[in-house]
Amino acid sequence: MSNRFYVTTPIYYVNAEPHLGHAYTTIAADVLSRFYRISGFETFFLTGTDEHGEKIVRAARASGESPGQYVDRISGLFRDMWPRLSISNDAFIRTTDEKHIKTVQAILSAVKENGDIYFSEYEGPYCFGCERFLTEREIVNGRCPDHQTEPEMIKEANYFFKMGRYQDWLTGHIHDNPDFIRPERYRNEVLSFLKEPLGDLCISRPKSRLTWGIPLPFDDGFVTYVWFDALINYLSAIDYPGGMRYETFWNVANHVVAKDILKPHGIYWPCMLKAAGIPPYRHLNVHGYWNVNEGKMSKSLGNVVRPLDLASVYGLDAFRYFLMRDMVFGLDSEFSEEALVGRINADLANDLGNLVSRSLTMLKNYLKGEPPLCGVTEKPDDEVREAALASIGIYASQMKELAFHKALMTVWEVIGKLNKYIDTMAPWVLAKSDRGRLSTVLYHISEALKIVSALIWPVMPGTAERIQEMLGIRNRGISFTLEDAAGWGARETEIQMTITPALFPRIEKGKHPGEKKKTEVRGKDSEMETRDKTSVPDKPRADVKPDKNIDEKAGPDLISIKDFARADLRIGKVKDAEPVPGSRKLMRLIVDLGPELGGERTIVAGILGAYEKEALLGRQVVVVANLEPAKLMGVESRGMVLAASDSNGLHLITADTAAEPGSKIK
RNA sequence: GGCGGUGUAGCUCAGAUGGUUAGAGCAUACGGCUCAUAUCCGUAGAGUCACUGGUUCGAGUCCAGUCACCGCCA
Repeated sequence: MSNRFYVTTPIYYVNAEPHLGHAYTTIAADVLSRFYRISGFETFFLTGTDEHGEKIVRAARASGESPGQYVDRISGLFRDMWPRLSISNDAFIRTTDEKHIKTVQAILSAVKENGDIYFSEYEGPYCFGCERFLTEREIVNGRCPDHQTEPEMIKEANYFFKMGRYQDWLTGHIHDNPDFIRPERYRNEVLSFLKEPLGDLCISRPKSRLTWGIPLPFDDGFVTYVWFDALINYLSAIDYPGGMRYETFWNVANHVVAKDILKPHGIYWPCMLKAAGIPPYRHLNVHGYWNVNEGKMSKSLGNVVRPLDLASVYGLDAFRYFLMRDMVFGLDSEFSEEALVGRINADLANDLGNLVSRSLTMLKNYLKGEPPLCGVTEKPDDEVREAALASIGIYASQMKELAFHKALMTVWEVIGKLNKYIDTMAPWVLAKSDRGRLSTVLYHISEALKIVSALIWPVMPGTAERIQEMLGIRNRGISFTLEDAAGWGARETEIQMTITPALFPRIEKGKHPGEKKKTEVRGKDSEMETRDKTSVPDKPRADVKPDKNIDEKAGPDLISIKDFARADLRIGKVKDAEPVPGSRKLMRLIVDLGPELGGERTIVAGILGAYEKEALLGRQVVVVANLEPAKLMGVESRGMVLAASDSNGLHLITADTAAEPGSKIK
C-alpha cells in the first residue's frame, strides 16, 4: 500500500458559471484530499477548466469576446471560487495550458502509433448544440431532443479511435476490480453498456469548421474533439509523459465525477489509456445530483437565493458540513434552506458547538485554562476514551469508501457520548467536592475533543482549527494528523487553553441571516453594500460573530501575510469627483491608478457630505484595486477607496508625501 | 421493451455472511439538570420493514412475481 493519493475533479466546462454541482464535486474531492493528508498520505489534488470546443466559441461570440478572452475570464471565475470554499487544490489545469496541449499530442501520437486511429468519412445529421452527429432514432420529430433544433446533414471526414478493440479488456478489468467504478450502481451501468458492441469514437473536428482546439499532431487540418482533449488533463497536470508526479501519483488516481459524465470516464477514458499504453486509473467515484427546490428557497435581496449564496449567509463550514452530511455519495439529494438550517441548529449549534462551549467554559472556570491532569480513571472515563479512539478507525474506513455521511455520523456518536458523559459526571458538582476527579473528567473531555477536531477537519477546516486552538494545540489543522489524534494524552501540556465565542450560533426561526441581511443593506449606505458583496463568504451573517476560516493556518483573529497580499492596495490620485445623482452619500470618483493598472477608473465612494469636490481633486487616496466590480445606484465601481470612520465622521486614508499613482501598498 | 437501482417510524437515513421484543437523528409530548449557544440528559408515542407468494425451525435480510419512483440502454 503506497501512502499516496491523487484526487481529481472534472475540469469544468467554461460555458457556465460555477454552481452547486461544481461546488459539491469539488468539496467532496477537497474533503478526500484533506482526509488523506492528515492520514499521512502524500496527496495531490487537481481541478481545472475545460476550454475548447464549438460551444465555447459560440459563448465567446455571444459575449463579444475572443475565445481566448472568454475562457480566461470564465476560468478565472472558477479559480477564484475555490479559495472561497476552502478548496485546497494543489494545481489548476486548463486545457489551453501549453503543457496540456503537448501531453494531448503525445497521447494522440502514441495511440496512432499503436494503430488505433483511422481516417474515415461520415455523413449524417449533426446537432450543433450537442456538437455531435445524431443517430436516426435519437431524432424526435426531426429535432434534437436535447436542444429542440433541427439537425443539419453534414458530410465530413474525420479521425476515429478504435475504442471497440478494448471492450473485452475493459469488461474484464471492471470484473477483476469490483471497486474500479463505485458505487456499484454505476459500475453496473457501465457493465450493461458494455454488453452491447462498443462503437468507435470520433476524435477530431476539421479546422474548416472549428479551429478552437488542439491540432492533431499527425494532421494539421484537424483539431482534437473536446472529450479526447479534456480527459487527458488528468495526465497533463501530473506531467505525463516522463514527469515525477506521474510516476508518483498515477497509480493512485481517484476521479470524482457527477453521474452525467459517467460514460466518458467509465468507458472512453480507460480505453484511451489502454491504447496509449498507460495503466488505468485506480477508482472512478460517481456521485448524484442535488435537486434544488426553488420553491423552498428563501428570498434575500429580492432574489431567489442560489445555493452557493447560502455558503456566505450561513457560514462556509456549515455549508460544507451540510453537503457532506446530507448526501449519500452516489445518490441524489434534496437541497433546501430548511434542511441546511436544520443541520446547522441540530448538529452544529446544539451538539458540537454547545459541547465545545460548555467544555471550554468549565476548563476555564474550574482550571483557569490550565491543561487538566489525568488521575485514576474509572469505567465511564475508559469508555469515553475507548469510544473516541475507536471512532478514528471506523471513520477512516468510511471516508475511504466515500461514505461521508456515515463518517460524520460516526463523529457525531462521539459527540453524543461526550455530552452524555458530561451530564453523568457533572463536573459542576465535582468542582465543589472532588478536584482530582474533576481534572480527570475534564482531561477526558478535552482529549476526546482533540480527536473530534481532527476528524471534522477535512469537512470543516476552519472550525476544527478553532477548536484546536481553544484546546491549546500548537500544531493545528493539517499538522494535527489522525496519528496525533490517536496519541491520547500525548499533548496534554501544550499551551494555554482559550475560549472564543460560539462556533455555530443558532439560527432562529423567522429572523435567519438571509432576511437580516436584507434589512441591513437597505438601512445602510451603499458602501456597506459593496463590502457585503465582496467579503469572503465564510462567516455567518448572524449578528456579530467571530470570523472563521479566514486562513486555515492562522487563528480566528490573525491572518497570514498571504491573506493580506490578496488585497491589491494602491495609491490613487483623484482626478474628478461628482455626486451620484439621487444618492445622499455616494460620490463618483475618477481615480488615476497609473499605467500598470490601466490608468483612470471609476470608483464610487460613500463620502458625499464628508468631502467637497474641491477637497478631493488631486488628492492621494488608498484604493483596493482588485475588488470585484459592483454597481452602486447604477454606477459601476471598480475598487474601493479606504477611509476611517469615527464619531466625527470620515477620514480619508492618504500618503504623507507624493507617491506615484499605482504605487503598491505593502 | 432490456438491464440496474431505490422503496424501513411524520422527515432524513442505519440495518456484512437470514436468528431473541426492527434501530439512530430530526420533529412532537413529558420529566431532569444548570457547566453550556433556551443548549444538554432521560422517557414516551409512533413502522403489517412497498405488495403477494415461496424457501427455512426462523426473512427487513434469500428466491419468484407485482406495483411505484429513478437511472442507463434500445
